Amino acid sequence: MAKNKKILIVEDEPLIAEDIKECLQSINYNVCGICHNKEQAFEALEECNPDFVILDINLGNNQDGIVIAEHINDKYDIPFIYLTSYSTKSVLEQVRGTHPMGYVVKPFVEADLFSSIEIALFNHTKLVRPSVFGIELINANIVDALTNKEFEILDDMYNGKSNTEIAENHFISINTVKTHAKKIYEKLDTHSRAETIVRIREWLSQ
Amino acid sequence: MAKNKKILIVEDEPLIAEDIKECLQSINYNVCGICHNKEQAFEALEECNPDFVILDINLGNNQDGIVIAEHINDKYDIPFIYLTSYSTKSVLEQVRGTHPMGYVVKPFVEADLFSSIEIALFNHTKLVRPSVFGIELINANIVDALTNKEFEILDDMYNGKSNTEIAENHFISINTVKTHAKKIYEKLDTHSRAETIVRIREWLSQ
DNA sequence: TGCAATATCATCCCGTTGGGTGATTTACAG
DNA sequence: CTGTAAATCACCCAACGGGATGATATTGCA
Repeated sequence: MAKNKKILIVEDEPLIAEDIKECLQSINYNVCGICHNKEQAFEALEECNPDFVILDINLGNNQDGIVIAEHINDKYDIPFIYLTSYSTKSVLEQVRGTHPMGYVVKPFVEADLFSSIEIALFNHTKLVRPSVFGIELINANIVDALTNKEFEILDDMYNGKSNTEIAENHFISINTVKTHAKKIYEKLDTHSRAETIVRIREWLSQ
Repeated sequence: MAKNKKILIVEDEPLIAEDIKECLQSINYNVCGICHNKEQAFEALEECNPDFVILDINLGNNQDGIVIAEHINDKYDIPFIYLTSYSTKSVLEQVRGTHPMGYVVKPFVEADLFSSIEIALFNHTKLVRPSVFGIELINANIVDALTNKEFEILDDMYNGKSNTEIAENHFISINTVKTHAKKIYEKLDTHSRAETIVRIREWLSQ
């Protein structure tokens, strides 16, 4: 398994941070930084480009872990878990709102941390499915492949354009658009725009 | 928050199972069944249609929890977490292969269980169907809210159905469908099916 | 060079869709 | 009880979309 993942630790207690670090290194993770407060965390996120973040909720006197989580959600696309002992109802409400990929309660055991990280990383790759729809994706699902022009037309159709609009965008006659559309329906085995859009949606979300 | 989710517990120790059950009920989850072995679990999965499963890995002398997890992956689309004390390296390898949505180590605390379930449910909806679109979501984006009937029609439109098909599905005249469609376009500020589908797609992916 | 695939455009036809207008019944709240 | 909102249906018409057929460049590969 590839464990070259860079992990950032955010934990205000130096001793616990070291403990986590050693634990991670013993299971072959690469700890790219340890932060003790919000400011350090913001800096480290920008500079060492971590693949994963472990957050303590309580940093000093406040729940800055949640602030960091929101910051990660805003600016980055990095999975994170909470590793904390803080667990009152009201804080948990907030925590859930930040959509963490996991939650580990202290005191933790190595296996606990390991499995949580693995699960979080796995789920994240599944979540971050780019779902960019390209001609390759379409052609992977049909026998008679689309031509490039047909795909361009299909792209416009998928984005809700009418035949007239498509004709204007491509500087071609509406008749030509209809000819292409017919071929597209034939190849995708659909019979209307709406049906075609739904078909593509299904392929994208697989 | 809606906690009508039906949760299935698979745990061979009756006392621990009861403990989990009470814990879940105290945080307003609906426990739809308790299973003590693989066979009971297979039956319960089929019969009580749970929304979520909590799995102990060790059932009796073997790791049937993993077998159940594989079965869930094969036949169903239900998120599950492990709640177990078993944590040797070799078992953890297997565990990761079953792609659980979480992993809680015994002894557990209520908050731990709660947050793990919430996170698992959230991630699962994002994983499985990034496009669960409800009337609330639509109405959150428009000024003049859709009625329930209008939403039902919109749902069918979003799924590529023609007016004729919608009329048949709802046992109403095609004229009525058109009337509803007109109101929908007015409210969503669109002028065609394709445009409407795209509009919804935008709202869903935000 | 010549065939095949592709892109282009046209015309006809008809069914569907979108827009306008109006009417009836049911249900619910003031 | 009365008015308003919702659901139901009808008719008309213009525009658009989808299916069929056929024709003419252009391109690229055999």
